[in-house]
Parts: sequence; structure tokens; C-alpha cells
Amino acid sequence: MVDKEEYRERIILTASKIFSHYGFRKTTMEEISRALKKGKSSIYYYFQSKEEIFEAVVLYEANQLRTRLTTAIKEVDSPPDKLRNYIYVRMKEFAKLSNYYNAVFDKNLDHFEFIERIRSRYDREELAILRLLVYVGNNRGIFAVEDSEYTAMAIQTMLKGMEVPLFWRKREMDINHRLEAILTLIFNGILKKQ
Amino acid sequence: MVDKEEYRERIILTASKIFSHYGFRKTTMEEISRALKKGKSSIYYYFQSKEEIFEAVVLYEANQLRTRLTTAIKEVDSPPDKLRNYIYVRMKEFAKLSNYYNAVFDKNLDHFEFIERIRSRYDREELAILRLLVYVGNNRGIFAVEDSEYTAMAIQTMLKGMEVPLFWRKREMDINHRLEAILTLIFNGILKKQ
DNA sequence: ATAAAGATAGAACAAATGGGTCGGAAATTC
DNA sequence: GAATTTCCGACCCATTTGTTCTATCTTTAT
Repeated sequence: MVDKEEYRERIILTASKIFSHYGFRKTTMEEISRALKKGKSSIYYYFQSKEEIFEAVVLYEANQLRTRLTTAIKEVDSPPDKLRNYIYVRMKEFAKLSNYYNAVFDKNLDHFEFIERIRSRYDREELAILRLLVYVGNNRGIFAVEDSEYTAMAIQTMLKGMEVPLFWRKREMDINHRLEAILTLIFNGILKKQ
Repeated sequence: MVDKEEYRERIILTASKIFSHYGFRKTTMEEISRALKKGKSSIYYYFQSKEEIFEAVVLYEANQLRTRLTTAIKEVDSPPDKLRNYIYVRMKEFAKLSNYYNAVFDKNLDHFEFIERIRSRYDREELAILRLLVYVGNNRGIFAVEDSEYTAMAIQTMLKGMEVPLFWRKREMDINHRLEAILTLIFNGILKKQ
């Protein structure tokens, strides 16, 4: 019983790798079970369907993302560094997750509503983080913004803009360049001139 | 007539992207044609089969690899730098090609003999390059090896060893670390002590 | 303008693939 | 050794997929 839950996690870990590489559609139960060295039908002892596995995997990835981001922030102290770290890790992680976008937008595929729930929850959390970041930076006299809330929203908007190429599966390109551009833009617009 | 050959190339370019992402099996004709904004059956006007496209794509990639490697060598002058550049680019490129390994080893899939032909040809060319590199370095008094031929073979063996994780699809990991380790090993074992 | 040749796509098809079910065999626990 | 948990091979059937065929555009040549 406890064991069962344990094995479910092993399945999630394995499936996570395959899903992230091939996306929902192109990942087969056969593949997942083969990677686990189990029979295909055995998987159905732990999960009811492919979609249920996918849901668990997405949830898992979301938690992974959260911890990676929070540790990235804790690694440094100054608000600009925190922001820089956060954006950098966020970009890297989202690039890795880009194959999941397929599932979200694959027409003629049941619209996984749970993804949107997770997403909107993440949006809220991210906004809180950014708001705090800006607020603290402001208090320390490093930033100089009128309204932390709206500034945070603006930053988040830019970050979302960086995801668009992932949606459009136009991967490729000068990812670091764009990162620097965005960072300097944000900082120059945000740092107190002296 | 000339046009036809031109469009074949466009197909190769497009298919190349999809194949390199998903491998032979998981790439469908439907996908390729959709990416080209053509009907699925239209592709068969230019190629006889999916495998024929794949063959053309592999050939194309092989040529790409060759030119990337030779330019990487020409970019610098000193033999150690050339060697470093060569190994670095080789590793990056092979990592990108890793999805093609699937096709090579997919049992119950006709063994694409042409891949092995291309591979063995590349092996010969690589050996020649390495041999020359070692030889020149030796002449300039930077390297100090007895037999360029056998040293080149040894180096090539190590490079092939670096491919093993790709075969085993155990991707991941400290790729740069291993690169540095291999480089220092090769250099320290090869450079004339002074 | 019209015939011929060059391209294209839609429909149809046979083969395979893939998600899921089921009965029962192993393995484990009690 | 019975009961329960875990596993799997065989099967089902809906969908996918590579490929063919025919009909229809489009361009070129006459």
C-alpha cells in the first residue's frame, strides 16, 4: 500500500523523462513500461490511464519547477541578483518543458484542464515572488519604483513574452542574447540612477 | 526538372528538423507534409518512400557535420587549439544527431545499411584528420609522439567512447566536465613536457 | 487555344500501432 | 496453503500511417 505509492513515483519519474522528450502524443505506454522493465498491462495496476500518468507527471514537473526557482532565488542575496537568477532559471526550465506545450494546444486532444489550473496557480505564485522581490529591492534603496504590484505584473508580462517562441515551437536561437537584453532592459528601467 | 531537385532539398531541410527531433519512427509523413504545407501524397512525387527521405536526410546531415568540423579546425592555428575545437564541435554535433541512433538500432526495423556506409566513411576521414593534426603538432615540436597513425587511432577510440552514452540514450550530465577531463588527459599525455 | 507535361491533393486501403481489458500466472504476505 | 498483491501475455478495436491511385489543377510548349 505504501509500496504502491512508491512505485507510482518511479513510474512518474520514468514517464517524465519520456514525456518531456517526445510530448504526450508521441509517448506510448509500451515505451514507458519498457523503460520500467515491466509489462505494458502492469502499468495499469498503478494508473488508470495514460492521461492519469500525464497528469501526475505534469504535477511533478510543476513542483520541480517551483523548488528550482526558489532555490535559485535563495542562492544570492541582492535583489538584482535574485531577479537575474530567477529569470535565468525560469527560462532554462521552461525551455526544457517546451514539449508539454504540445499537449496543451494539440487540437483534437481532450483539453487537459488541469494544466491550466496548474498554470494559473503558478502565475499567482510567480507574481507574489516578483512583487516581493521588487518590494525588497525598493526598500533597500536599490530599486525605485512607484508600485511594486504593477511593476511585478509588467515584469511577468515580459517573462511570458519570452515563452511565445516555445508555443510557436520556433525554438532555436540566441537565447542568451535575448536574456541579456531583457535583463539590461529591466535593470536600466528599474535601477535608481545615481 | 531543375526545379524538382530544388524542391527535394526543401523537403530534406524540413524533414531533417523533424527527424532530428523525433527520430525515424516517430516522424510521420503527415508531419513532414504539413510542415511543407503540402498534401501528404504530394511528397511521393519527389520521394519514393519515407525511407528514401530519411536516407537523403542522413546524407545531408553527414555533409553538414563534415563542413562544421572542417571549419572548426580552420578557425584556429595551433594544433592543440585545432584538436580542442575539433573535439568540442564533434561532441556538440553528435549530441544533436543522437536521435538518429534510434533508427540504427531499432530492431524490427530494416537495418539501414547506408548509415553504416556513411559511418565507416566518416571514420576513415576522421582518422586522416587526426593523423594530420598529430603529425603537424609533432613537426612543430608541440607534440611528441612516436607514431602519429596509432596515436590518432587512440584518440579516435576515446572520441568514440564519448558517444556511448548517446547509444545508450543515457543523455544528461556534466558534458562539459567530461570534455575538459578528456582534453586535459589527451593534452597532458601528448604535450611535450618542458 | 489546346495539348502535353508537371504538380498537387483527396479518397481509399492494407498494415501497423497503440490504448486499454481480462483471465490467470507468479510472487508475496499472512 | 490460502489470500492478497503484483505482474504479464494475449486479445480487442479504434486510430494512425505509409503508400497508391485517380482526378484535378497549373504550367509549358506548340
